Amino acid sequence: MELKDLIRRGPCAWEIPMRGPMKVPAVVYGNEALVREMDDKAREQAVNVACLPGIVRASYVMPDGHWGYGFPIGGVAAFDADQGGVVSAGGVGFDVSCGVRCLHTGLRRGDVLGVQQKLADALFADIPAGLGSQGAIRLNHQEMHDMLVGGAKWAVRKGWGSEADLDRIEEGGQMLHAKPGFVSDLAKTRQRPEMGTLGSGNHYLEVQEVGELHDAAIADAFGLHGGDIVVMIHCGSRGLGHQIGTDYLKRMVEAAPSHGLVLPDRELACAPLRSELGQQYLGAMRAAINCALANRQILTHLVRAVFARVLPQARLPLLYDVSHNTCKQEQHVVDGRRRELFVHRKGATRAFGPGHPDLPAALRAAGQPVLIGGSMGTGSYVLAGTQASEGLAFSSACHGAGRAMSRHQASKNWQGRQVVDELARQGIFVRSPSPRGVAEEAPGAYKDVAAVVDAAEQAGLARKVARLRPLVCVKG
DNA sequence: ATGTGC
Repeated sequence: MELKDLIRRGPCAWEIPMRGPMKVPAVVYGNEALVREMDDKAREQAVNVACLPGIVRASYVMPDGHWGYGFPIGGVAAFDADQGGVVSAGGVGFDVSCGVRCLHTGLRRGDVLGVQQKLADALFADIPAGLGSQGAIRLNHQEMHDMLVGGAKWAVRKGWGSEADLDRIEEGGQMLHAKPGFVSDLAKTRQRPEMGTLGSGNHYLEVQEVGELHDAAIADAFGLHGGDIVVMIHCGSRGLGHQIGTDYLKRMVEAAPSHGLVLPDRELACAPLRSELGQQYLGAMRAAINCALANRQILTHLVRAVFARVLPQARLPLLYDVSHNTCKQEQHVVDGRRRELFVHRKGATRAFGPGHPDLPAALRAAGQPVLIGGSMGTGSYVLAGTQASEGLAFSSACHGAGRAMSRHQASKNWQGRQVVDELARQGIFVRSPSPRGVAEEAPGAYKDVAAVVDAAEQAGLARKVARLRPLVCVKG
């Protein structure tokens, strides 16, 4: 986007002022280079979001923002039900509750370097990955219902993980007010064989080494030290979330006239929070959040089983699990008044600051771990939420590097095999069922994650804690 | 993201 069309509000904050039908301004976070590189479509989409009824304060774009379906990826928007606010299926995204989980291992770099290939092969053998991948678990009707209501709590009850895990998951591992009755039979049928699977696209499971520490005190509070080995899992609600997105998008488009909504873009389909359809979507979306939490919990169990065989001295407690595609009811202070808002984060990570009551006691003083999944070769980051983020973006930060080019372009620029070989030379062992998928996810197809998190920190959205370097990657 | 789609 053109910088001259934006008003600079800080070193990493840019405002698109209110114009025409906009109800609030749009605010884009990023340094000059990142904002200049952002697609004009992302700008147009942030402006469209700013036109929706009941939007509060501003439509935000995170530093890794880019063009998405309806809302930009990296978009944050909060709505007030009392002011005609809406909920949007495109504002959550198709991969409902896609998110990142980080596990400690108790291992050090030296424990893993000799067995990297063995570990890569074992993880690849036991973690179902790729498009249409199926797991060993088949849920019957009652189990599907219980999973959609219980989330990771249900998974732990079934033996996949421990009670201690739940404290380190958003919502204690269970999203309340989920309504499986508003999830279509097709969505449930699609999900039946997909529990405990990674999926495809940018989803992955990595064994990583803690590299540079940016804030040693917070890193210590998070239990991270240079040379520690961690496992990062990035995936979501698979076919179920996708089908819910598809189902409700269609229904929201059809119902828009009856709700008196004139949509600037069909992809922005939404429904008033105070409507039957809006409430049904919220119930279904919360069920999809539980599906994603249960899925990451089962994957955690599979990972622990692999480590028990390959590196039996490892112990894998959960550091944190956070989603970056959700709409959540939260209280935020706006103009000095505490208000109940519905915050859409699409490709944006919740980032509660120090002292927030929803954080686990052991992490509360340090702030929420904000887990940033980078691309395969470039590494990932752990950030911490700040107090300032609430006023800047309803306690949100970036979620990853963000694509720099389309999948199509990337698949023309690279071959999967080449990418795997090049990364192996750098000591990063990739296993994937899809060479084409690897090409589409080539490190060069992404923006520089370091620049993204630097901008997030400079904007005040979160604080850098540690950089993580990949050693093993199972790619969907 | 996704049994890549009307």
